[in-house]
Amino acid sequence: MARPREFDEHQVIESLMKIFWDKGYEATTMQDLVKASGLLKGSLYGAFGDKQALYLAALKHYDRTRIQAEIDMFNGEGSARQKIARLFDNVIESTKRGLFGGGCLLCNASLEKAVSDKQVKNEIKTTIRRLKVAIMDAIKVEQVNEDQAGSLAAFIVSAYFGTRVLAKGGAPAAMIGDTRDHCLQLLPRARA
Amino acid sequence: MARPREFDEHQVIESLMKIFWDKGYEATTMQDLVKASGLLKGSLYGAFGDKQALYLAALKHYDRTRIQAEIDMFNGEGSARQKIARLFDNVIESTKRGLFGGGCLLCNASLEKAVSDKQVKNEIKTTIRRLKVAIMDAIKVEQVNEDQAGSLAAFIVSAYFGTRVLAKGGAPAAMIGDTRDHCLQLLPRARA
DNA sequence: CAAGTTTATGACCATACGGTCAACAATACA
DNA sequence: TGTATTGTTGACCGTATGGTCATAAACTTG
Repeated sequence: MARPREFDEHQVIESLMKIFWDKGYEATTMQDLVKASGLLKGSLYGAFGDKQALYLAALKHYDRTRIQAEIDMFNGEGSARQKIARLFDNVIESTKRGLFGGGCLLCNASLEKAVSDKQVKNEIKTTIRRLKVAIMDAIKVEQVNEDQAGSLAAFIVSAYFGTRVLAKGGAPAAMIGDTRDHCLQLLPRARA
Repeated sequence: MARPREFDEHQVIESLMKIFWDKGYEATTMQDLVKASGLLKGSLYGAFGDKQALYLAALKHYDRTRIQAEIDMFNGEGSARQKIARLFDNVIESTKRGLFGGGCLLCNASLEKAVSDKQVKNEIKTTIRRLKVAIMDAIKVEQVNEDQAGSLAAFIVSAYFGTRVLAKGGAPAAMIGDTRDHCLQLLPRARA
């Protein structure tokens, strides 16, 4: 190594991610990224590559932070009911606080870039699978049948993504709560 | 009136809509629209207005055709179970056939921040409400409690939108079927 | 046919876009 | 200290973008 980097890579990617999260891929300009990261264009290209590569890095960062946080939550303490309720409550919370319009970068990427970018599509598929598995494992604890747990988890991911769309589309917040409540109805009753 | 239009407005809007549906707002260029519509830029601007106006017109057209088709289906013959199953089966079908990546223009518009133009947002909210009401009415026939029907409809819209995200994100098709099946579980059993 | 009105055409424009590069700076190592 | 290597800088580039406009064409009406 010769001259050392003058920036913190995690911090830079975090800021890039937030821009993409907020504005989407196409609407984000290199100038936006330059401004948000504090780096200059040349450094950005030198360190990460072109715009597509920046987006992919941002998406991976989203996986390793935001999605992982949900997965950790599912792997942690509590009943499956509590965990799933919390998944949806997080949507309600971020919507109330106006964070990224209540949206989710993973969903945004699915609709904007998954079709046109195979690397993005693969990243998305992997992340969805990881999330689904975490939910499934949390359900399995209370639900004997393994197939049932898998399809229930798939269903919950669907409903979760749907609330992200509704939130950003400006639908009434009550629809998210309604969705949460009906998802919980499908779980086995709490025991003990 | 003086010189008559040389194009069919419905046909032109249909072609514009398909481009936006396929590529999204930002990724669609005026040249794309010119090519798809067969009109020249000047005519497009003269007849509809700027790019945002074209998008709004496309979204309204989507509402009046694609969404209306689903609403008509819900207002038509059959049990609520059948109708809701069909809603999801349509997603599976369009995914299999590769139509617009299995996506839905209404969902795409909800997540595209750059189009956070207030008119677009209002159009989205109105359309979501219309769809929800149609589902609710179909459920009410078999479900006495009105509040219950409303929240169930909200939940089904969420799940439906979620499958649109999953489809475009390249998730396994089985997840959509799983989602459909679990939604049906929440409906009262078919009678007679 | 003449005047008036709307539509069609395509050349044109300013700008913003993603991306590059040569020069310079800061370090490691010999 | 000198050389090699990597990081930083900002000017620069070709192009594609959304949008405009003067002119010509197609009609209606008197």
